[in-house]
Amino acid sequence: MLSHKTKYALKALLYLAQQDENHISRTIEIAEGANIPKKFLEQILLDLKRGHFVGSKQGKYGGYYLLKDKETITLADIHRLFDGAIALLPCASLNFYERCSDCVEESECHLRHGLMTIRDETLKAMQGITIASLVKK
Amino acid sequence: MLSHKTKYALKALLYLAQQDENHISRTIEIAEGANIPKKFLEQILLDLKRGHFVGSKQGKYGGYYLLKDKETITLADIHRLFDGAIALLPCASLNFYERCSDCVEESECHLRHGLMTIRDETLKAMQGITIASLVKK
DNA sequence: TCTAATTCTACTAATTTTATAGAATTAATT
DNA sequence: AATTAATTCTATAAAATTAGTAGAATTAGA
Repeated sequence: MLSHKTKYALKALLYLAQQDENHISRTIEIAEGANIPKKFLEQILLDLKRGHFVGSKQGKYGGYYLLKDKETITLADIHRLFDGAIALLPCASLNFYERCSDCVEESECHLRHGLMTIRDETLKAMQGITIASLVKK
Repeated sequence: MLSHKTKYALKALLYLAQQDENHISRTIEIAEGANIPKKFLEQILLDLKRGHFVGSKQGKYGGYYLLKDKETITLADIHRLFDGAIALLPCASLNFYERCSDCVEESECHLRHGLMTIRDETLKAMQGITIASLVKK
């Protein structure tokens, strides 16, 4: 399941993607438009900025805007930024690999193989969903 | 991601599936064989029993055994029993549907549609992984 | 200099997860 | 009937994560 943070991030990106080119959106505007707690959204937008998905302009008349092309921002990207691994266990993850503490011999783990299959399928599906594709629906 | 509970449940089922037909496994035997904390495993086995995946025999020489055919127990089933919805948000779930509290008009939610696509793909993949298919690997 | 925005650091409250403890119950064997 | 060894049940606790808040610092346009 997605955390609220990831859901809010997606809703914020969706909001930004629907604005006119060159429009700068204030946090309060996004918060009200997408129904997200304002202070929580501040943190989320900062994280999106650090991830180079949005840009910001400081000071009066400042705010946020999409930095990356909305066709290239995928659900997988945002999931990884906020909720981490796509895989169902760290040992089956590409980007967040970690060994299971209860694992005796990883190469012989029956579970891991199955979970890597799931990861490949889920990843493919999640990479197919972009901010642009969501807006179009 | 799977919780430890779900991971342990899968490992326990895998252990049971690899025993001889008619063999009854004690909790301690499964715990040591699959490297799972014994007291935690007790609860998990009870949940699996309530879900009709395993059967139990009480008293001396009692223990647990697979009740359902290992070909019919899927990753999706076990995920739902312990971690709940397969979908990434409750509003996109088949079995755990719930409306988002921050949602204004669900039928117009851009995000929901995309997440239902992901759910269908992931579910299909997870239903393809059975305890039997994992053992074979 | 005033105003209104982002940015940063720290904190808190609630929830969920991961267990553990110990008594009650069950049933096979002696 | 007593003993033994297992499941079952209820309650609790500790740790981690999530969700959200507070408030000061910084930035920049008017």
